[in-house]
Amino acid sequence: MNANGSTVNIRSPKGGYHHGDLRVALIETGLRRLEQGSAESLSLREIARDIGVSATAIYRHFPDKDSLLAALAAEGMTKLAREQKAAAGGMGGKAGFTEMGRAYVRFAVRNPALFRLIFSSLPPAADPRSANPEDSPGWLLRQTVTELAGPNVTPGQRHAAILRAWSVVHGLAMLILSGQIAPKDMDQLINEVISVDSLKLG
Amino acid sequence: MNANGSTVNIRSPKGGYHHGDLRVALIETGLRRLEQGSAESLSLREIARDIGVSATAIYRHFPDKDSLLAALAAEGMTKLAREQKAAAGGMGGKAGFTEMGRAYVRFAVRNPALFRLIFSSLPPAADPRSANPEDSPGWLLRQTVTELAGPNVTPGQRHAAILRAWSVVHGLAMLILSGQIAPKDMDQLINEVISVDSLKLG
DNA sequence: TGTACATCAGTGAACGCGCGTTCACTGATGTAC
DNA sequence: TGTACATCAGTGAACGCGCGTTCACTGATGTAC
Repeated sequence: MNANGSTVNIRSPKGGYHHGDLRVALIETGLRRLEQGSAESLSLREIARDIGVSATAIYRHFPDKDSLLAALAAEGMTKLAREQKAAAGGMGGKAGFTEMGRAYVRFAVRNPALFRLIFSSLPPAADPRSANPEDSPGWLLRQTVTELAGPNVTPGQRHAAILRAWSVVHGLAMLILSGQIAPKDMDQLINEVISVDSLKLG
Repeated sequence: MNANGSTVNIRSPKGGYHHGDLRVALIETGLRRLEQGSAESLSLREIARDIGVSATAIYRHFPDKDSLLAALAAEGMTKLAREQKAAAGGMGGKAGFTEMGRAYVRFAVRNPALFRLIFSSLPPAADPRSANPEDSPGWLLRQTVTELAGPNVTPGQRHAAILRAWSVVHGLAMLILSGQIAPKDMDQLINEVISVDSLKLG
């Protein structure tokens, strides 16, 4: 039983350890902690305490704090990409794109600290782009915009359209997170702002 | 002489203090420090050391660290607003808008830590919106977009256009800062992405 | 099946650290008489 | 012009803090013979 009243079962019934269990628990607990506070205020000792394990046990799984943070960021990316994909669902075209943008902003609003962590620049060793490209938040967006743009478009135009689409979605999310835009009527807001007009080429 | 080799002259020739001098020095030094590291790694003692003053002297001018950070953020906002205004210059319409967006992104790239600080949500006491609205980064943008939109537009459409314009500019800046977009050919990049198409109404 | 041994994920004490903040203080300044 | 005094921006020692990380260790697991 840890501070949350929940139990993370590291030990197997026989008293031994399942390989990898603690690693998983560290990431899960880290993510849970990020729901309540910023990444800057996250501490290794806090996570260990939460799991009910000594702080030094962490070093069996991550060489240092930055590595754990990088793992959390990577996990966040995967989650974000998964939610985008799920939101776009079978839909293609404009509807699919709008749903994807909505999912992006919704993810940011629901997981502000995690979202910020994902997009805080980390040391190059933790470079997210070295991971599976499909799990990158930009990937699905690229695909969708490319599809929307159609074939009669120069690579330069396509590139610009992708950047514009990503920028508007990312900027909206960030402005909401920083309190510059009130998040009321969010779905409506997103509809207006992520209007497909902003995809216009040229 | 401080650690930088430069001298911040707090003491007047007669050995006394000019009222307000230290406050100004604290903010200037804080801003200079933000050119080299993130706001999270900024410490009061470091700033004091830099000026050549005891750390506790700070408490004559700011009740706590958050207040200093809030003052730095406010100063950053003013700077950003000023640069936007200067960039738009006499220009109106589309050209003025593009120049303003360029200035916004350029500011972010040149002052990443300060830019992030400005848009990190601070405690409500430090709410930037309570300051002079002209010094808010959104203000000039609102004006320009409103002008661009013209009179034949509903308030809702105008609002959406403003949010869209701000989002695209802010998102582009943030994506560059987080290393998701390489900042090469930045002016060209900005031109493509901040194309006035993204202002389209409705 | 039983024994010897390497492995390795854990433990807990300890480290040095710089931090924000408090405290009682000092000493120059400006003012009232 | 001289004296007494309130003001207040500084000082420096000290506080408690939680942190990341190191270290030598333990003890259960799985494997080789």
